[in-house]
Amino acid sequence: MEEFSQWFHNVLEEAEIIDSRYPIKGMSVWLPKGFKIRKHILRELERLMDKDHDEVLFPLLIPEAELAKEGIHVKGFEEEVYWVTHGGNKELNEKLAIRPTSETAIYPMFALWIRSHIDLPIKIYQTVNTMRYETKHTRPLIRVREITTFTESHTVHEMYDEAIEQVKEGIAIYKQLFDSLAIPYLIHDRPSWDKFPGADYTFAFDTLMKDGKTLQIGTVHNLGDTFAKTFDIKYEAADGNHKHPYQTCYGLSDRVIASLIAIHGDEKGLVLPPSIAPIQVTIVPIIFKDGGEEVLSKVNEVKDILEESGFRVNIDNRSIRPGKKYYDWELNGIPLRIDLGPRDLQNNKMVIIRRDTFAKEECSLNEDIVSILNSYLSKINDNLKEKAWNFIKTSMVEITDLNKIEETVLNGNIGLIKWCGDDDCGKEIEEKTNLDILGKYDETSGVCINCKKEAKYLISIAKTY
RNA sequence: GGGACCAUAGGGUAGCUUGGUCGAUCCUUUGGGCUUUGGGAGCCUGAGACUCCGGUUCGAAUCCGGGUGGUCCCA
Repeated sequence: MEEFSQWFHNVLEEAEIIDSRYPIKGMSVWLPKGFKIRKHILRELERLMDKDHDEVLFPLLIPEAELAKEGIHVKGFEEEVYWVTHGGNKELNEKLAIRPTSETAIYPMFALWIRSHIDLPIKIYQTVNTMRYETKHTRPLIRVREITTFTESHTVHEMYDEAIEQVKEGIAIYKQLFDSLAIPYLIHDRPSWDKFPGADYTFAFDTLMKDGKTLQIGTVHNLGDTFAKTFDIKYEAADGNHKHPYQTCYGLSDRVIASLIAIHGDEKGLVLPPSIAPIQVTIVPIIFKDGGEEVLSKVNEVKDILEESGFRVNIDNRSIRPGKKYYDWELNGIPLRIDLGPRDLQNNKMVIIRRDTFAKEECSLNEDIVSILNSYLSKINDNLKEKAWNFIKTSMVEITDLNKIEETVLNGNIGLIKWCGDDDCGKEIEEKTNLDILGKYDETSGVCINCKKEAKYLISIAKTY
């Protein structure tokens, strides 16, 4: 495979996911094909979220005074905020921030909504765009100035324990989503210097790109009562006392789509997991001058049968040669292709081609094609999952010598090292190796790789996006 | 945050060093027509570009400055 970033850029363009030529740095246009993929992913996420959350929609703009309330939080974002300063030619009395994230938009409203412990818990989410003035190099879908698809959840609880549990629930939901997309992930307890600004602690999902850099694809934060205090969110407890509740928030972005494309794609283009493929099966009728009618009617028959069983099916009857169609559908990552021509019709069969392996098999038209195709789709899903997980698992290498970390990681691996848990020691490791600590992966014993004191955690270290 | 490089049809490129021969090359793309269709079809005939602003010059795709956008490396 050519260099990863070039491949990624090409596939986004050729498969018509987004058009990144929009003339503002870090902003792109979602094209119909990409948007359909986005829609199917969102649908799956919404299905999971709706079980225990309510969807809402907050405004895009945040008054300066609200944004500035939480000191640590604002510090984390101040360099990246876009400001609206004018209405027409008139300068505004108060600058308005375009949300870099929505805590400071939502929490003042929580303060109005919450009066009693009976109002709790609150669990809401919204899917919105957010803007961040990135100063580093932007990359389509990975580092952007407009995050177009930010699904953020915010919860409020009476007890701290409930917030702890909610963080676990958030993680569980994201696991289900990533599993259905066959995206492998490592869950890290982020080091204190890399947690969400204002949070007690942050868990992050990291996946691995083909160039050996990790990509953060989801985060779950326990906010404690920090924001409740700042925004004066209080409830009257059963005992009549007024208390600050505890909060969590968690979010996913365009990066989920980026990782989906990057992880499964190959030199022919996209490879989409069946669960979110806008089209799951495409049928290519092979038509000669004569006999086209019969082939088409058979193809339509097959399509109807499949559609009745819930498949997303397409017939490609464009008047171009079949070879061109094959390349097109492979580029678009459609999981299954069916070829059906006069020769097949004679033998009462069709040909099924898998996108993930290119395996070609014949299938009699007398058989139960619904269950046959269903089993193909689940095989494809299993295969994608297995390949992707293998890739990330085999990249994880335990390292015991500080001097060898950089070399090992730059070879495309995620390093696992033992760490004492001391912040200064951790930052020292990052400085010495020129890499990023992703966070705690597990507990361990032995000695810290850097300070040689007692080790508490097995942590991951990698080159990150 | 520091540095390097780049910008020519929708995409990829040649031309730039040494300004004029550019009415700008080739591949791909694309409109129309005919013949075709089991892995990117062929022929005919059309379409499509010098990133923007300023400067030097008789003359700028080519030289200089700046803006915008992009790529990469280092912190």
